Order: sequence, then structure tokens, then C-alpha cells
Amino acid sequence: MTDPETGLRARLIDVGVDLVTAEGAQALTLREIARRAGVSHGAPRRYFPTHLELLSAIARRGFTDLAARAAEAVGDGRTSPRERLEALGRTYLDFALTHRGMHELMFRHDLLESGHLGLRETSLPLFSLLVDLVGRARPDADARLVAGSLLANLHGIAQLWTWGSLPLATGADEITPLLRTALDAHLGPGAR
Amino acid sequence: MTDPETGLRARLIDVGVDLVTAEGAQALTLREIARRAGVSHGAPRRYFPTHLELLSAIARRGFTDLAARAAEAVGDGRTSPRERLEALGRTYLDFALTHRGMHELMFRHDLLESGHLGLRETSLPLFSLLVDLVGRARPDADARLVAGSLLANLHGIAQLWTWGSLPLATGADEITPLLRTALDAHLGPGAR
DNA sequence: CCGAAGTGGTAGACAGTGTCTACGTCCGGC
DNA sequence: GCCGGACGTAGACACTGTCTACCACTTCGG
Repeated sequence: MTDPETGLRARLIDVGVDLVTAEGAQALTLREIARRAGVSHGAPRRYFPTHLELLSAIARRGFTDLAARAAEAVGDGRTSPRERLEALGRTYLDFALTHRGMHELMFRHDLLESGHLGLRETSLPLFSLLVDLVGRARPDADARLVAGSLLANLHGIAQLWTWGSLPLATGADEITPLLRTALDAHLGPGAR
Repeated sequence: MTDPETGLRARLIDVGVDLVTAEGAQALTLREIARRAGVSHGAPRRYFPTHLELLSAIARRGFTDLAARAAEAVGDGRTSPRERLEALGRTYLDFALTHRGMHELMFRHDLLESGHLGLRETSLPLFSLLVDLVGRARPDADARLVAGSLLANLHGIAQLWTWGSLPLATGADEITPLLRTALDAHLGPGAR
């Protein structure tokens, strides 16, 4: 079905990405992935010695995907840092909300052998981008610190929102005010 | 060992709290809890029809524990809202970092039948407290919105910190600057 | 006083999981 | 031509959550 020419390794990741997108992180069973890829349950072991390594490969797709979206969203630099940060924040929240399963997987450190693998590096370019923009928007402050807090803020909004916390009013678009609040807080209010 | 007088129901929760604190959320197997409680693997079913309900009961302990710590931390109101918010934030981060397993469990909505149970209500008093303090510290702003963003910020800091992201410098105490940054952002800088 | 009904826990079965190991089954190079 | 390795299969094992039949024990009604 999906890319019949490439090898099994890539096909397993493809299947995993589709599966986590469609059914969430708990559906990412080793055997189910193998089933959907049309191979026996022992086959993935040839390429991924353990279940966690396969999940990590799938999550890495999510990180690169997100980084690509973010890079595209901030554009070529014709707009103000604040506008670009808003675009970036919206992209992050949009990704987290439309790809819940993938976003959940990406931050399930218990599934992702997060320590000894190059997974943190995958999220680093996004952070660097953030640091750069924050540095432009607020030259006075410690850009790394503010960027870290802002990233945490975005992440927390996505998390709590998905979780159903943040018991705010029930307006149609509830996420935009929160994004604006977080940006105003970290960058100073207004159009600046 | 632990409270031999009370019934099995409470003992199961006790064992679960100990276990998640000591070994993390993935150690909370139904059978392991039963084992440590000294009963057969079918016994918990008498009180918790499903595994998720037992986990929810354990997580609820975490929420009430956190709420109690927060209430104690903010004190009796002799200090400024900003100071009390700082105490509250520090308490939250402290709890998340010293009780990683519990904090992880508390936000694993896939394990917690988070929809149709009174679990959100358990985290609501903490949010109300936050809204109240934010309202005092910043009478001009929409307290619910700012409080929501601040809570998300705290939560994100805890999450990303635990996860090993936030690749900041390697100083001894790294969490305090982040907390200060988040508070300054949402409340305005300085001693105010 | 004694049997009946319900409470609280046991034990075994079942399907499903991740991992391991032994076994095939090709295919290319000497 | 055959031989070694790459690639995948198939079955076993221990473990999980859920279900069901069973049993010991209390408690209560006649």
C-alpha cells in the first residue's frame, strides 16, 4: 500500500506513523505494526532490536515533521519577530492538537529510550529557532531562558488542553487567547 | 506493613502510591499491586472493576496531596500575591520533580479514564487558588486566562525538565531561573 | 439452631503482548 | 554448483488484564 518499493524498515515506520496518527500511541503494538506491514511479528526485530527503538524511529519522524512545519511557518524573515513567533506558536499548538497521538508519543519518555539516543537533538533546531526569534524580539533578556519558558508554556498549553484541564469558558476558539496570553507574557504585550 | 487495619481497598491504593513513587508509572501493574498487597491477582477486581479505575484512585491521591502542599505553601495571606505565587510555583515544580512517577501518572490521560470521572474536579481547587492569586497580582488582566497560561507554563517546565529537553546551561540549580522567568512573564518583573 | 444468601477472596483460563531462539529460504559471489 | 549470509517465519516463554467458576466465611431469617 504505502510505498511498496522501499524496504521493510521504512515501511514499518510508515505504518507506525499512520497508526499513531489514526489511533493513538497505545495502538503502536509491535505485533500490530508488523501485521499491518504484512510481515510476521518477529520481522521488525531484524531492524529494530527492541520495541522502543521502533517507537523512537516513529517519534523521530514526528520531530522532523514538526521542525519542517515550524521552519515553513516562520517564513523568510520578512515579518516581525513577534509575528513569526506567533506563527511558530500556532504551528506548534496546531500540530499537537491535530496529531495528538504523535505528539503524545513524542513526549512519552518512558517509550523513547530518551536518554542515550539522538532524540533530543531532533528537537534542538526548533529550540534554536525559538531562541533566535526571542533574542530579536527581546534583546534585553536572556534569550535562552525566555525561549525555554515560552516553549514550556506552549507545550503545557497543548498538554493541558488535550488532557481536558484548563477549565476555561467554552467559546469556539479557546486556544488562540491562550496563545496570545503566553506570547504577550514572554514578549511584552501589543503589536510589538 | 502499611496500615494493616484498614480494608483491602485502601491498602491497594497505599501500595500503588508507594510503588509509583518508588518505581514509576509503568510499574503499576495490576498483578504487581495485588502481589505487594498480599492478595491474589483477581482480588482487586472486587473494588476496582478495571485496572484504570485503580490507577485513577492512585492518581487522585496525588492530586489531593499536591493540593494540600499547595494550600500550605501559599500560607495564610500575610505575604504578597507575588510571593505566594512563587511559593505555589515552587511547590508544584518540587512535587513534579521529587514525585516524578506520580506526576507522570497524574497526567497520563490514557490511563486515567479522564473523561467520565471526577478527576478534573480534583485539580480544580489548585486552579482556583491560582486564579485568585493572579487576580490580586494583576487586577487589570483576565485572571482565568493568565492563570491558565501560567499553570501551563509551570506544567510544561516540569514536563520538559523531566524529559531532559530544555537544553539550557548545566548550573547547579537550573529550575529556579525558569520559575522566575515564568512568573516575571505572567505577573510582570521585579519584586512587585 | 440451622440452612440460605451474600461478601470477599482464590485459582485457572484466555487472548494479547515483547522478547528470544531455532529454523527456513532466498540470492549473489567465489 | 554450492555456500554463506541477509531476510523473514514460527513457535516458545513469561507476563499482562479480564473473565468465570469456585470456595470460605459471616450473617440473618425461620
